[in-house]
Amino acid sequence: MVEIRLTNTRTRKKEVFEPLDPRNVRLYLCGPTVYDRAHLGNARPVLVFDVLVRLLRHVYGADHVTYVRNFTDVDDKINARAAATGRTIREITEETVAWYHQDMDALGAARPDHEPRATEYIVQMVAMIETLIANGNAYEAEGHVLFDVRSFPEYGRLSGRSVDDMIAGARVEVAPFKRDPMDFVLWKPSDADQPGWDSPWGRGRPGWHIECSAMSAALLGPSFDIHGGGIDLQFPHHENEVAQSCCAHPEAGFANVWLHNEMLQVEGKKMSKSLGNFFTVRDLLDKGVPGEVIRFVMLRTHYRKPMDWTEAKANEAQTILSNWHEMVVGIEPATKPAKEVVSALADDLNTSVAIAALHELAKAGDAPRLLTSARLLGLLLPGDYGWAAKRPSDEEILSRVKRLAEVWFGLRAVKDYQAADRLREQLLDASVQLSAGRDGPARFDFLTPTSSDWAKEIVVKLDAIESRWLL
RNA sequence: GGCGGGUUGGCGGAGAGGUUACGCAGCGGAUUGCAAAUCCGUGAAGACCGGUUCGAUUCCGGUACCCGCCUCCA
Repeated sequence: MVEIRLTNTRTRKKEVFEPLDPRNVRLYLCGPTVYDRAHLGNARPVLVFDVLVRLLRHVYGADHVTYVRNFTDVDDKINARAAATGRTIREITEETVAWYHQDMDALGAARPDHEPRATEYIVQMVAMIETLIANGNAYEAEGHVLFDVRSFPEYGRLSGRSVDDMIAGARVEVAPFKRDPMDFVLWKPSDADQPGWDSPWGRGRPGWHIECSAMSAALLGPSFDIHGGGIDLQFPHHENEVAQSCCAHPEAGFANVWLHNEMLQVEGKKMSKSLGNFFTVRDLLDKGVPGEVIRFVMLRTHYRKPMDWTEAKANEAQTILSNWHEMVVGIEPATKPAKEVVSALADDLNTSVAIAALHELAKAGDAPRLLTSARLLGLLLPGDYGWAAKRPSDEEILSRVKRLAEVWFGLRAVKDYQAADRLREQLLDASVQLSAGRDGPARFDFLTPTSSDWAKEIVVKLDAIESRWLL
């Protein structure tokens, strides 16, 4: 059995991972609030967990892992979006969920076993809140139900803060009905225009954190193995989840291991709309950056370090992946991944070292093991070859280029190198790279797409070239 | 103000108290009409200041700069 070690935020240590039940390893990842396209930062935890799940399935067996990732489909940002666009909440959340699936699929992220939606677990949330009130951890005030942080001595432990220090920071919302400024909302009243559900405290809706506590308990039980998300969720979201879950199930331990990924930057800066470097996964895909390339760039940096997205990295990733794809085309995968790759991943998901090991396999020419090992990282998946084949699917373009390549070959055959070189350069400008086989016919490849209008641009240039070279 | 992350060769990015990370790019060579591709080889580092040590890029302290959280943004 491979020994997996993970850095546990809860204990601040790298620990040997020991599942509560090796026949059913259980994980929960905080999913998106569905009001807009997933941005690039949203993709990082998804990819980290995707690799983690692949590793766990490799070690414990495909059927012995349960992976849950939620959709938050009740939230004031969604309400605001609905009000601003005149659409219904349902339309917005349905559309966004579909987008999310498309975009994460494109990154090669396998779907979780369960993707619960908050609105389907309102009953469980209300029940949990009732328990918290009964246990003396929550109180009702002016139609709200609040969690009493002073009732839970462990509050602040996960994020390494004390309630008193945070209050000193004085950036908490001041609400007169709170017993303590740090108390947070479990349930809040809804007016007629807001989505709401009946509850013992009147018509209202849940606070942000309770959904994850309710859904993880419902699907994974009150104790489970791994809970994760971006480091920005550590406080308050995860801290509050711990408080809710541990107080509602005092006999259970909630999440055993907490995994947090560091944040994403873009060209060295925080991704933000004001800096103009904000983009979604879909923006990149539409620009012609393959999902596999996005994944590769992400996995080249260890998850616990800040990751900088740059165009240079994306280009380098394209080069590497194309080479690997060329190497494994038509190859039968090996039965087992290389142990260097497995042990790198088992060491706190060191995807960077795992990728270095893939390079070694490539250098050694071991294509079958390269393929199998890469798939453990979700790379070189069966559907991924298309972009790297460097060929537009358009038959017309292919046959036109082929004809020009033959012209080029003919010029070389009669040793008219000047003309041949001119044609080669013109085709290069049209993204076509000619290369001479030893004595066979000319071969050609297309340069990696750089824009969504790639194919159109090629056609325009081909028109011009043909008018010069074909009679 | 409190808490946390980062700073490595041209670029990206790891591990390890003393031995080549790895990749991309570059350079040299082979091959080639020239390119492209491929193959072989190769130089290059550890923000700054102290400390511990026989020895630190790796441990400790401090400084500088960058970034994040504390504002229901992963």
